[in-house]
Amino acid sequence: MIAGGTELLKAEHRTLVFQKGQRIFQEGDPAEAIYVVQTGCVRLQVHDEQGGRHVVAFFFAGDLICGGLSTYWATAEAVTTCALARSSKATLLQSIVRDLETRTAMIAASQQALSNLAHHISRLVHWSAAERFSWFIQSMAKRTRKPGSDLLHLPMERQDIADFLALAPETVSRLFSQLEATGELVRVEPHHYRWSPQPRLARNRQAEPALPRSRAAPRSGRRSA
Amino acid sequence: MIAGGTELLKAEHRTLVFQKGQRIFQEGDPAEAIYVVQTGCVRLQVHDEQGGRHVVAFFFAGDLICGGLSTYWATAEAVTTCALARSSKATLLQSIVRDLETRTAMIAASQQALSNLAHHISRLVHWSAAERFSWFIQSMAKRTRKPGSDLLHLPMERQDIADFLALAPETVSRLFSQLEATGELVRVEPHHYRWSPQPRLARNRQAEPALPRSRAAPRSGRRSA
DNA sequence: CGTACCCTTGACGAAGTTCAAGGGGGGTGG
DNA sequence: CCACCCCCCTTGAACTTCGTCAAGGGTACG
Repeated sequence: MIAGGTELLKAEHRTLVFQKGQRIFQEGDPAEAIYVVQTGCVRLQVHDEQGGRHVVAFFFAGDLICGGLSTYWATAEAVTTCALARSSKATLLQSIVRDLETRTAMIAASQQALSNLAHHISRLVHWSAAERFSWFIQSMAKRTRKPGSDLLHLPMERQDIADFLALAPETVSRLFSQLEATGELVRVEPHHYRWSPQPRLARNRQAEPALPRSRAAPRSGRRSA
Repeated sequence: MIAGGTELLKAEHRTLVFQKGQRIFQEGDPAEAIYVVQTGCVRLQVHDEQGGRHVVAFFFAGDLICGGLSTYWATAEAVTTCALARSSKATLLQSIVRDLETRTAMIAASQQALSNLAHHISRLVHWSAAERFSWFIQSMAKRTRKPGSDLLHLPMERQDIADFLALAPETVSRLFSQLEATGELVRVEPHHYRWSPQPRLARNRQAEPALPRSRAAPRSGRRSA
């Protein structure tokens, strides 16, 4: 789901181009296709019963986007202009019926996505705004940066990052300024940064060696400033 | 995943009994089985890199528990003494290979679980403590209460509810007291309540009719007390 | 060149967490 | 059978983080 799954689409597919901001598919509609990003960036988001938006994930070149197999449970929109390889649900289902690998891959991918989401919740809940933000930078670097380069491209808007990290856009803005003040982040041009990972003065609160009887966890709590 | 899937286990399985607090399987261990709850209550939880715990879901009689197919991505523990039907992974995989229905059901269940988790995040992020709590009561009632009865059994501890709703246990306690003060909730005995759903003075902030161009969402924000 | 839109920065306030101190219930052992 | 003890739950009070409100600057694009 979140990780690359290009192999799944070796079969028939069409390439489509979406303009920045354009909707690719919408939560609630009948699922008709899966996509693989070729260029650009896509966000996957859900809305709760009160209209609040949460960005579930960002997708880059090579990533497989699957928002459901019967009904889409999320909405996909283009963060930048992007090219997507589209494969119809019928084709996918055929592969699932025919091909053991595809089948296993789909289930494994779902489980992986579940794991990611569950742990993402835990981070949103237990980590401070600053911790979440530097985790975000780090994970984006891991996914999109070429080895050896210290250039980081963050095509999405502050609001998107905010809705992904469960923060207000103003807070995200402040966090950017903060990392720029320490020199960890240098803005080369809008959406393009030079990132020098700080030695992260070690997690001052590390996980218990063996979780004595599970409920351990110093339960939430902000750092003392 | 969260919903009942008893049919999946019509094949060979053993019934196991776990005592309150006992661990059923642990995050990171190789996945070896799936379970269906026969009696009692089970919680599924993850730990983030700092040791913080988040309860992903509660399971009751009839619910299928699947914490991964290669490696468990979450830990399952008995909330109460409970009886579980266990089916080995090998058996499950055979069914997946043989049986088209099982296969489709697994994928559908994963997608359903993904949808639930994603929307759960959105609720945790955008809703106030009181809103989350009454949503919890309501959803527990929907899942466990017999039609026509107003009795509600909440076997889990305050800490479990807190870790499920992303709150401090003290806050959960205060919210219980609050609903008891209004009479919406009456404690019959520990863990057993009589619940009279209030007409919920209508969501004062409803979702936009058609989400003009997606980013809509009055973005988070607490109610004014 | 102008006009949106997005981003930044400041001040303030409120929700919910933390800290702290009792109550209560159930289980175990005497 | 009773008493003690441990753990969970409750309630109060103060504090902290982050969201909200507001105003101004930069950038992209028509």
